[in-house]
Amino acid sequence: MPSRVIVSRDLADLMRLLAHADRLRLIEELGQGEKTVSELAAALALPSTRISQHLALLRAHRLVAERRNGRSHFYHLTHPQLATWILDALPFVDIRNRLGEAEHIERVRALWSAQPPHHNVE
Amino acid sequence: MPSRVIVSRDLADLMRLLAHADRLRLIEELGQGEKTVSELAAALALPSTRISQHLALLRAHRLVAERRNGRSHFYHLTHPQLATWILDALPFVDIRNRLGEAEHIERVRALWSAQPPHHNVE
DNA sequence: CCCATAGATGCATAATTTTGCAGATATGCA
DNA sequence: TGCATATCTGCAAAATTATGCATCTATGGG
Repeated sequence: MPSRVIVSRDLADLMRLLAHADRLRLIEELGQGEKTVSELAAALALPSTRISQHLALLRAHRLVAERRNGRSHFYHLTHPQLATWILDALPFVDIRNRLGEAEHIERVRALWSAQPPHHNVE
Repeated sequence: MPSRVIVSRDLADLMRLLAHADRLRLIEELGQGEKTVSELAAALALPSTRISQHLALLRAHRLVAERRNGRSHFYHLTHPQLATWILDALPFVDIRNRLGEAEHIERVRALWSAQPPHHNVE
């Protein structure tokens, strides 16, 4: 089984992991630093069970790692560059029915990188 | 519906499109230039119907575009950088049960970028 | 006009994922 | 010890995707 095929499988696995809006938001959230499950649940406005399930997936593929302290589980990206690499894909998203492309990308990038004051900025 | 959510959806759509080994190989193949459906089918050793189906998907999301000449349909990436952006993800793939990480990544990158002599290199 | 070649499409079936919910665990505190 | 908090896991139902196959379209040649 040729190596290119193998590699493409690995990459596809990674992409599949990222092919979910919640998980992407999770990763971008973690791009700003360590966070607990409940902080993430609050930030994304999702049930913490769901967050937990997503994190389990990401953890299984070593995209995030856990650090426990008391009853809180702090999560962080194992490769912090992952968050920025993802944003680098913005030029490739299909922007039909969207405003000015370049400006749009800038706006979005700013949106993500901005430390959300509390998380009412969404 | 907050914009971050929207963007993460767009990005997730993109990732979902890339979350398939065949499509990734297709994109890397096209990263080397325009190719027809049958060339791609031969290179990936897959039925051309399947190639066609994948291309239809990629086309629908404007990742590739078509140019027809006679009965051949030539495909190319609308954003050639896409191919290299994908390879930039190699450091993030889960390499448990693999050899030396850094060297491995280099080897793989070389493998992809090498113009396959005929396509028996696979 | 007829045939062969190159691709595209439609569909039903099979394979994967996602989601919600109902328990498990584990930790800190009274 | 008993209880509440924080999180994890297992599972079945619902939603998405992928695949194979049959069919259809377009182009070029004779």
